[in-house]
Amino acid sequence: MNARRATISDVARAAGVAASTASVVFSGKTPVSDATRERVMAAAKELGYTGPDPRAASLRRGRSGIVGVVIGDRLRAAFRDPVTTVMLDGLAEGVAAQGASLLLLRDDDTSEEPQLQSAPADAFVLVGCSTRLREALETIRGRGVPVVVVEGDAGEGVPQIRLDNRDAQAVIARHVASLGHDDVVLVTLPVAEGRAAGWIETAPLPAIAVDVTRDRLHGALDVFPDARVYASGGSFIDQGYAAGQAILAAPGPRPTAILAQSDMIAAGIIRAVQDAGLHVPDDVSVTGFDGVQIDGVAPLTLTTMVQPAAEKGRAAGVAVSQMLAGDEPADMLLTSVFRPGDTTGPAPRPGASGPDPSA
Amino acid sequence: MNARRATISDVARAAGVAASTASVVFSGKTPVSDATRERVMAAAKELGYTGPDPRAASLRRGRSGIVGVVIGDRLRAAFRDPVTTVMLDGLAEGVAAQGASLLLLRDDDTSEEPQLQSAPADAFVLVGCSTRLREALETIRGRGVPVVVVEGDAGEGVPQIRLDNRDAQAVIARHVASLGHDDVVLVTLPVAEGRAAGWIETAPLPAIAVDVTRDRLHGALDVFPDARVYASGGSFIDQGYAAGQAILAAPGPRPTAILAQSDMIAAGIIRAVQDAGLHVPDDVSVTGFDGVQIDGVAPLTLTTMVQPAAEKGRAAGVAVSQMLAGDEPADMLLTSVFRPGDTTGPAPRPGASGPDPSA
DNA sequence: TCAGCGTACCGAATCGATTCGATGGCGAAC
DNA sequence: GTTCGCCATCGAATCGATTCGGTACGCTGA
Repeated sequence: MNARRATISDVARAAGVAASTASVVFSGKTPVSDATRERVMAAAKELGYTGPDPRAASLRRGRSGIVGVVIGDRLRAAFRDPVTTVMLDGLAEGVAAQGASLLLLRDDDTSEEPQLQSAPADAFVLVGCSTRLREALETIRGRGVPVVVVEGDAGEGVPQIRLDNRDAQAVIARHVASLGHDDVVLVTLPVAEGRAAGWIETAPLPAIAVDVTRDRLHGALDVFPDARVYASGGSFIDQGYAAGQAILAAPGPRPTAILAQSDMIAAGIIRAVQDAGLHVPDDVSVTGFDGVQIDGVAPLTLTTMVQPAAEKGRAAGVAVSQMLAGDEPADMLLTSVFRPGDTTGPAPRPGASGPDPSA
Repeated sequence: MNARRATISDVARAAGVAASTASVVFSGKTPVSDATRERVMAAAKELGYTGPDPRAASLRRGRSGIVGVVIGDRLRAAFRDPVTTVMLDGLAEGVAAQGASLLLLRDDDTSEEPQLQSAPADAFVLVGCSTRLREALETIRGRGVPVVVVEGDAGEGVPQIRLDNRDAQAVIARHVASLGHDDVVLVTLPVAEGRAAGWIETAPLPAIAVDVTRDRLHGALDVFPDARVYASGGSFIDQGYAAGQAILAAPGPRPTAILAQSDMIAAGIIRAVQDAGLHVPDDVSVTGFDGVQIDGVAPLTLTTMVQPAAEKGRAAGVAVSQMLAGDEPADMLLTSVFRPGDTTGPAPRPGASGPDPSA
């Protein structure tokens, strides 16, 4: 009814106490007698006051209880990526433990990113660290707000939550090598923002802006230095399918194994292989990375590296808490574990097209 | 270096102007001479001042530029649902148009939802309207903050963004009926929070707490009043698979068509049908709802109703803008369109197991 | 009886910016 | 030359809550 909403001073006046007393009734930071508490509560109810204005409280306290998370320019892309969503879920859980919630920010370059400037966040989490995100990072550091970076190198002073991408990719590559494969193709995540898919040179290896892509590629090249490399356009099944088609259509001998940098890509590749009338793993072995639930592969089980995606988010949440508490959290390196599946098998004998009968 | 960060007063003092003048230099709300602007900017740079503190600004303005979106208790569940993610993306786009961003809130009942109380949001968007969300709604309305509800009935005064669920489901049901089917099973979305899957009675129809489920069910029953109804436990492929298995294992004649309330469920059902050695659509026709990209169905194309999920989010964003501008936006009803696929076909003749040769 | 002490409450300062009416100066018009 | 009006700038009030040093009061112990 009233044009203006009641403030805590109104409540205090109605209850016959000082505003400071009414404040502690709500915050509970100082003991208050039961009688006073009740009077204040009654007055609040009477006036329709439901609690302190978060805006005023956050100004005074210097904390808003908000953690900004900067993801790609398009939320949908982040949402479509199962690893990101699981990570976000873990992050939400991590920051919720300290009573904070997540503010979704897109690093939209068109709008001059005023969001990053004007978002009342206590800290920020950057996911990935593309060139675009580096600008975001500058903006945030300029504000003097804590930042944590997940899966990306942000320079000194910014705690990182990283995965053992290189080692993990080497682990699965060695598994493939141990099965006798030596003619393999690597399919990477995008090498740069919005770059089209296609074969890339390995000698010399071009600069790769995306950390994850680079590290996993290096891990695979550690084992298969001569492998051909195809960069996919994104971590989606259809992109993997396209990559698979391109690889099978390429001149020269067909690879006996294809190592993808994500499960989604692997799923697409498997389908492309099957659609070409070939069998996985008898004709071609395929590996993934991430260990997420993918619907397109069944009844096969993808051989992959399972990364602790939720743990990644939770760790970021913890790091944020620590920074807000004034500590400087150490970098964190999470490890992936090998999960054998039935999409890898012994390398076929040259000329043979079925499973190796001697195996 | 300095313990305390510079404020706009510091900048103003350094530039030799009043704080109010420095303020307008940053906000641009009042013309300022170029000379003054430059002096202020120089002083700001000198002091490392990167712009007004969002907390203070939002207190004074009464706006924080934040729209809270309340989704399920578990972000992951919302993220796994393709319709929700697309809707969120549309919503993000809608609110970004007015310079706001999204604050993710879980309606966690365990923590007494202090987030809803203390989140500095200008408005809220509720997604779905389960019993749990009704409490959230009460909390928010108590704060006197605008609310918009997507896909749920929230009572008078709360603008709704709805889908023509009943009509749309009737449309696709009529399509199935026109193909000669009369023994159909309906598979619904969950009928209540955390309710286990299973057959439900239709005479009398039990109270269904979830609006979407109820409305779509009514639409199907409008066409097939005698259909059996199986409530799934969630809109996921594995839940659909389980539902499919349960339906095929049920005593009595096998239905010739199964109408699912979501594409995910439909995809699971299709796989269950195929795993049982049957063919879609020759033995069993299957329909979905939502029109999202599902990976598990290829090479088939699902017959479904395509709902404008992104548009739903965008409409919610627009409604929020209007409410913030003081208007009371009208409810909005979005319509789905029928998309024929090849998962529906003529009803098989009793006893025949292949496609109807006379068709 | 009075010093000593703990509890509950009060007042005032403060967080950092924005807004708006007031003011001063300067050019144009009569 | 004086007045009018406009534009840039200033000052003070304000947004709503929190915090902290201080005070009053009641109780215990010598």
